[in-house]
Amino acid sequence: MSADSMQGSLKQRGIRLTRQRQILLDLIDKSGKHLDAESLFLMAQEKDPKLNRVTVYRTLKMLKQGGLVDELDLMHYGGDQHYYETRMKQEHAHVICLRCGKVEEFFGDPLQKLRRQIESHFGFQIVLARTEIGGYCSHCQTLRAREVSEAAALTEAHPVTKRKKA
Amino acid sequence: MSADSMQGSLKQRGIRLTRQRQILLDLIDKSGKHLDAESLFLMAQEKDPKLNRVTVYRTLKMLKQGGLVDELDLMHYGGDQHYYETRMKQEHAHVICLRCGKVEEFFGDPLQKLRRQIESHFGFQIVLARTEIGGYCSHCQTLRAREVSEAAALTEAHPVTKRKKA
DNA sequence: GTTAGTGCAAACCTTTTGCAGCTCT
DNA sequence: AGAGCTGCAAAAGGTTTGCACTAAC
Repeated sequence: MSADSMQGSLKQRGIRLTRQRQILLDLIDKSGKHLDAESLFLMAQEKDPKLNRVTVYRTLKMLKQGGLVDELDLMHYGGDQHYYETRMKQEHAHVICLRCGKVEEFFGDPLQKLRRQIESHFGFQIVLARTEIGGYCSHCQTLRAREVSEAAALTEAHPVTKRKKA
Repeated sequence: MSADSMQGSLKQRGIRLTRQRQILLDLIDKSGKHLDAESLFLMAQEKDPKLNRVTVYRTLKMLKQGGLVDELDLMHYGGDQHYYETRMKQEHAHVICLRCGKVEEFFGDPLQKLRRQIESHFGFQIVLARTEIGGYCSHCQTLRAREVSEAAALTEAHPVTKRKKA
């Protein structure tokens, strides 16, 4: 969904297109996916230093409620914040490497089958679906094996930074 | 996984079975699934009023890292806390009603297929997988339709409680 | 001119951390 | 005895709220 079609969608619902929202919509649209609120805020602040963090949260909430963006957790890689991506037509799973943080997207019939089965099995009306898979990407598997054996060799494992951002 | 086999698993790793942990393991095991830290804490406090919230968090973290429990978000129904369930042999999706909060579990081949496809497609080594689906259960679908039309009739929609616990 | 939206500060919820003292083995 | 665990207090991370002011329509 483009920034333009987002704007249209909002206008129809009588939601005002403020300068701040235009900046945010623009960034969400053109930046790659999987932004968290803080990153979006930092990027937005470069365009408008007065733009407040709270406005970012309020805008994301509005877009989420309006179904224009999806909210992800990405297995809480790097903290408990949420990530956002503009809603796509096609449902997809997020596959995240727990070592390097790379996120892959997987489209494919198992997801559609799952959806249909759940709808018919429970008579359930699906609004949101989220599949997140954590593990090690092909590149990190070998590196990780080495790390683990090194860690075992030491008396004490070296602690891993968990919440802090770079 | 029973509280007994959990205890065995911990003992093997040289982890001490303190009174507090026995209480928590017991509660996690026998109570239904999908407990959050605060509920577990409240239940534990009835058995030992001195038991601290922090101990609950530390225990859950340890069990999660040891692969004895799985952590869920349940689409952030009722807040941003996490929910825990004892790990099952069979992968399953969680289907949560956004109106009444009921959680159903879905087992079925699409999940296994998805897993296999992702492993082979990306050469990915899966450690954790989570599928959460939000929507309306068969019972709530009709009730919800009524609520929505009522809300539309009013000048202002009645706010929905979000974070607070009862 | 209305009404919705913004910024600011302060609150909030959930979770983690530092440290002194206690307890399991 | 000694490592590991607990409780307490305090902090942190992420997000929301109240309110006076501003800006979009």
